[in-house]
Amino acid sequence: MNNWRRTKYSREVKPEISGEEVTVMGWAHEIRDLGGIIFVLLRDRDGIIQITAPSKKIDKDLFENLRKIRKESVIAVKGIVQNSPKAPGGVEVIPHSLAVLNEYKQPLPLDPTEKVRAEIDTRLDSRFLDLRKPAVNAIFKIKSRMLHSIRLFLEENEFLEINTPKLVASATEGGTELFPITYFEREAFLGQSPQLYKQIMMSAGFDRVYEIAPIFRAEEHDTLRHLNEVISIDIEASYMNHEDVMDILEKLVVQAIKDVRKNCSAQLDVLGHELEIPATPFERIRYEDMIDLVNSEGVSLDYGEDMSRAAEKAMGEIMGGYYFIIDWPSSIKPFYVMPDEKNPEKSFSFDLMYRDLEISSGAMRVHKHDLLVDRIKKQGLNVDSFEKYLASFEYGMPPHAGWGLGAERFNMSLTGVNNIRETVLFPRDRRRLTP
RNA sequence: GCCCUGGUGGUGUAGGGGCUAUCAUGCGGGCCUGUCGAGCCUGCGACUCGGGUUCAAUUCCCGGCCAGGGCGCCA
Repeated sequence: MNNWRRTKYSREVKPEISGEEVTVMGWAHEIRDLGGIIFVLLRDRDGIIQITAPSKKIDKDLFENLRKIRKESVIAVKGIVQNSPKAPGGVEVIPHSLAVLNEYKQPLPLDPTEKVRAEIDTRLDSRFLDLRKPAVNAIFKIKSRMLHSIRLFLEENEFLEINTPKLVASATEGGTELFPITYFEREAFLGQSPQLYKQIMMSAGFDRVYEIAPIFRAEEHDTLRHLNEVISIDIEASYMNHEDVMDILEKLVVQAIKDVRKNCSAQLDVLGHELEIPATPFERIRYEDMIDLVNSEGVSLDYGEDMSRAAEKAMGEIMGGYYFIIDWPSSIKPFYVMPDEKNPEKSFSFDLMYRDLEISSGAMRVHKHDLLVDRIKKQGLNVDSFEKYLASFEYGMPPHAGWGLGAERFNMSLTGVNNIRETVLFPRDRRRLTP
């Protein structure tokens, strides 16, 4: 780097520092050679700054070297900041020295200036280049802010961050398929959810915990909203019921939206996404009313069934925005979900929806050991394999509740993208395991 | 896993039983002192794989692989 160090990011080169010498570093986004004047657009993490080289004002060798720069080479430029009404943003850099730090190999596997769009498959194969595009990396700047905001919110509300194992012994929770792996001389699995560990932490006296970590599901789904590895934002809290944790979830969602709006307006602009702050409280639709609503739209769904895709779409049309579906039948919820004592057919459970997309589900949990054993049996699961989990319920387990929020699905609602693959740097789906 | 659609230069596309396979972008060369999707001239670069039908297949048929969309699965 010739002992050069960056002195300014592109976004810091503003008219106020006109006349100052700066060193900028980044990629050659575009080169426009007009013969007697050359414009090089230098792109770094946050934006683009124009390097303007009029032949009469700069050294002849430098001019020739600027002419030879090729797209996506890594360059460093030293020069003087100059205001100009003709320059993008009203400011440009007149170079006096150039270092080409690394050259490019041609042809590029896709076009980072997006003059020709590429398909998602092509883009993911060359993700490093794809991510250089402002409209792509904006999604991840928003995701970063979203996660930061969520951590701040949970810490402010006395939640402790925990880490639970992702290597687990058995496929005991039921429901989803797990990825089997080899654990020395035994078989093990990649964790589908931190659920049982979060609950054990309630017995351990941590009172309020959260975890933001990957979960793995070996389903062969092939849709715009499923992946085999995603980030789950999970909480569990003692001495709370389902309504208490719904309130927390609702506040967290609104705070994250406000925070992204405030701190990521440039990224939202690049994405062309208008992010509205939803009114609270979110509407609560009872499961049985959801059935009626969906039926009235001509979509058949019987009581006791989980939502079909058609039902989700119908609800998305009717409701828009964020809303809860509450009071799910106990029969289609996991064993650890608390039945309503007055009517055990129903449960103290909820899903948070954004239009037609389920982004979170949660519930008050069963904290009574015998009821839990009963529910495990009723769901056809093997009680013995829950021995270590169940033990934590026999020595003073407080009542508790919690939820899991899909980080990528929430991010989809913040950015307006319609393919979950867009929201993961290196997504893992049915076919893709690289890069 | 099922259904539908597709696979043509690096990228994104048009087309089509035999002809120099279209266009944009890109890349190479040339011109150009205010570009900002720069412009103009010029050159380079492609029919997914296997089998079948046919005098002839990139084109039609079958299968594989891969992709896009939809559904299912997804406590």
